[in-house]
Amino acid sequence: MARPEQLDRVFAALADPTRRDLVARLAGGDATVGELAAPYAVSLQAVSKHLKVLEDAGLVSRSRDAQRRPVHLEAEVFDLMTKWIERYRRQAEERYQRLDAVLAQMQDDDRGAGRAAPDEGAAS
Amino acid sequence: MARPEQLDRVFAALADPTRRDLVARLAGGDATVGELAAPYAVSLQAVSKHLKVLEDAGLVSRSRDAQRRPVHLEAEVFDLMTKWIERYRRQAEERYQRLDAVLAQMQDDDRGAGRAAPDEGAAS
DNA sequence: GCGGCATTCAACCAATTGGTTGACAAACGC
DNA sequence: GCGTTTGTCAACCAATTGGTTGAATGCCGC
Repeated sequence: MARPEQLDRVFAALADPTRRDLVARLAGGDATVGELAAPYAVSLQAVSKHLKVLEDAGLVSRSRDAQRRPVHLEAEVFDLMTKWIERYRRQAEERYQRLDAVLAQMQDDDRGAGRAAPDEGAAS
Repeated sequence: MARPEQLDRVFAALADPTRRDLVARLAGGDATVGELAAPYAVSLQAVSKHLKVLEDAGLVSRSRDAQRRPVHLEAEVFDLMTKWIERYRRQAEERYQRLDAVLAQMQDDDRGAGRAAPDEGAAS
């Protein structure tokens, strides 16, 4: 169920460089909040907040191990983004190729009269 | 190459559902600001602002045609995101498979002897 | 060159965001 | 139990964001 709400959160979550870095590091393996926070100049609470944003986006999950809360990257959500991106990129590319064909065609029957089709638009 | 700044802007730009919708519609072909704004309940200026955000992210470009400013989708920027996403997804997946292998190995050791392919060599 | 169309700029407002510090909670180690 | 470690919750602050309305700007048609 790819509801736009989650896509909102996923994109928003990755718009922050610190959070992207967290994801990058988590791709190498699970880690605790403390471990994750260590390299940054900000407070532990700030990192905890970032992790909450990532969690709400479904990008990470947290379990419990004694007093630690190991953070785990949930890679499936990436597919949601990739699908969205690829869908429109493909569509744009196909359109581009059709346009190319149209231009070639126009050059072809250059003297055939007719207007230089501004083509009907996307306006529904 | 690695301009995190642009990645910031691209992800942030797509975090808004209105802007994602604009991109989706632009994938079907160029359009003017007025055409783009029509379906939404918000003011034209608001849409113009959204387009500026998309433009700053490098996702669209605007040319000039009389008093219109046709908006064009720049699909290449998608690659930037896709690369980033795929990189870490792959890394996470590889790690996951290694973990699987380790767990299988442990189970194997558990009953004392022999090595068997967990589910046939899926290493990489 | 004047009026109208398409778009942007400017000022403003409410809500959200990323950061802070301080207090609290849960699970050891002893 | 008692203190320590690990992490979250709460209140607050400055900056940013998405929206508004009203005033430019740029270009066409006449």
